[in-house]
Amino acid sequence: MTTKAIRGTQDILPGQVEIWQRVEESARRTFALYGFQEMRTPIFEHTAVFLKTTGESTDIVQKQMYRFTDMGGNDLTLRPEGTPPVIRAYLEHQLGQGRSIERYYYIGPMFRYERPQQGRYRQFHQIGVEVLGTESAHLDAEVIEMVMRWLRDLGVRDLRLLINTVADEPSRVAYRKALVRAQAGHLDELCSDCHRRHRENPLRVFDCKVDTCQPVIAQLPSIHDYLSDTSASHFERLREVLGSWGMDYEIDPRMVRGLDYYRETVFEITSGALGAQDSLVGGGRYDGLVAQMGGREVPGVGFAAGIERIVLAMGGQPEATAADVFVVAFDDSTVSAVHTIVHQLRAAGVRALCAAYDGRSKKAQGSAARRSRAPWQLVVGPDEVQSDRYTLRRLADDRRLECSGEALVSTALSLANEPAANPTGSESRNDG
RNA sequence: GUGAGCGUAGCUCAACUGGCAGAGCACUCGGCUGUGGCCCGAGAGGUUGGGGGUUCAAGUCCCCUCGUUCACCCCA
Repeated sequence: MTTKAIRGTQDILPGQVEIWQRVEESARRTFALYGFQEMRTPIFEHTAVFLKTTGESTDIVQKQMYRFTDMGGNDLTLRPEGTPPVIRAYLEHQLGQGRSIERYYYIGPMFRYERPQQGRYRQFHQIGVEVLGTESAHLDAEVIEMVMRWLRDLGVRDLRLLINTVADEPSRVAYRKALVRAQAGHLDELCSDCHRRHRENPLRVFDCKVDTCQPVIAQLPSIHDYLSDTSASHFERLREVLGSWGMDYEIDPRMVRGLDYYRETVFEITSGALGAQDSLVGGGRYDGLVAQMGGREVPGVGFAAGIERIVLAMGGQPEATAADVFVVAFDDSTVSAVHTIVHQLRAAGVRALCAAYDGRSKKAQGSAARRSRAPWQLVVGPDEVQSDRYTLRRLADDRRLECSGEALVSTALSLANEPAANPTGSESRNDG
């Protein structure tokens, strides 16, 4: 079957795409308020870009990359996440001069070879943000507040903000040692997955959901008992700022993010409206990443948000309308009048449609009108043409407005701009 | 990569222990109606995801495969 999208990919059809546009436009508008500018990078890079940043030990690098060799023999990879390309571009174009603070956002597809399920796809889409050039916890708070505002504005349901710290290197070394020691004493009480985690990444034991492991997990030491002075004060300052802005959040002392480069602050935003894949946004601080790619020591903080999951968490949205006014020809004698009116409406900025083609009956035109979900209808018959009196009718409540042919365009224009008339379809035109 | 469930018309789903593939909605045409939702009549729409096997006979049973859903793993 060749007429089928590749596994883990999907078409976003009219009716659904308007919701995506709303999510994207809302992000652009919100992020612009905070001084962010868009950056667009290629969707593939030299594989080394991801090996050196995302981290060789991560699942992404080990088993999820769409990696291929092009005809020139280059080792390339479809980007599995957005941060490495942004850092690469930042270095290539020497964007951070002096002590400047750079704020970028990106929107686009990412690719990971995984088993698809609800909210998880092989080609998925992220809106992400990166701030480069400051280690101030104030920026951690700023991006968190920004993304929360954006999601709230979109009407995403059941939002939950979780924050934690993965601390600096000395703290992590000390903590990891303590953790391994604590786990080692209870290995016989832990499941097989936990044994593996204990060997490979002891922090991940915290993610275990097996009941019998919980008593042990509950008694494991917390990273918060091993924070260096700098890590402790960084996290404390973040909490102060979030608190002073009245932000609700929870500290999840066991949260660990899956990318190797995170330092200090990590955070996650989930929605209770989703299933197992409930993470809408993941982010954190990545001081040291730029240096790791060969640049100066430039600290950074950012996040990535999954558009598919946000759309899911927004729940059922009203179907977009294809037009504001649908014009129906009463009979063959008025077909050309209908096309003239449609032409004039469009020229004035009113989204207008008709179906007076191929000799379609009045009834067929009416069906097309219904399918278009156009709120207003205008029937043009011999009587209207002769008397020069036209009636715009709203189907929802049978509201009727009568006017002359001359006033038709201006009347329709004012109706089309009534916000209630059209929830999603004409947002861009009304932006002003 | 692991485990389980499910694939029948555009959509939602039927078809008793194997026995002529159906309904509702949607769609097209016609009737009624100076306005698109109501009513009446007609029509179109399928290789039952694909391949193989058992059988007189397979949507139904068996094997393989693809897709999808849920969970694990992991993450957005």
